[in-house]
Amino acid sequence: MNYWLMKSEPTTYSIDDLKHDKKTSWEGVRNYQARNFMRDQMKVGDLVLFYHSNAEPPGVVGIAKVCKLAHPDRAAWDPQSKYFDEKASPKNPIWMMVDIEFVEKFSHFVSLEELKKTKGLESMMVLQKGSRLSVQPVSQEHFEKVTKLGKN
DNA sequence: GCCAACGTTGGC
DNA sequence: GCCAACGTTGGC
Repeated sequence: MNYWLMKSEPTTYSIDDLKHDKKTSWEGVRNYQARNFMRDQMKVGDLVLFYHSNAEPPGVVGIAKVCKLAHPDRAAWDPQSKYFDEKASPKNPIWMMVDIEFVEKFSHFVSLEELKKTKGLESMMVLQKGSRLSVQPVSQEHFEKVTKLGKN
């Protein structure tokens, strides 16, 4: 079983949206590295730290779970979609997404600042300078540490 | 709103 | 295949 961190801007899609929807397709990833993680490594049951980026303040707000393996992101060939990519088509989807379901919203919001201050999390990818990847792997140890903070 | 860091594009 | 120009991300 693998652990992940996925970023979303709360003005676009927040943990409360996921809680309301119960589950969602993670559409709109347009970065090859992030796509490859979803396509090649995510398994049903993998747990995800749900991260609010471009937020005030940014941080981890809860947990989601992968509930469907990667499948084509149809928004890529929908000209009406803001995620439209003219190179994508049903025959050549290019972009993939997994589905995730709501697990929990933390009782304690774990801000980026708190992550930075917590001993043992220094090597988390999200804390590295210039790290912009919106889908990233997290070690089990880091996942458990962050989850513990969130349940405080 | 600024801007550093990073990814992508396209001319050569 | 290099790399400058451009676009995007995301913290501040």
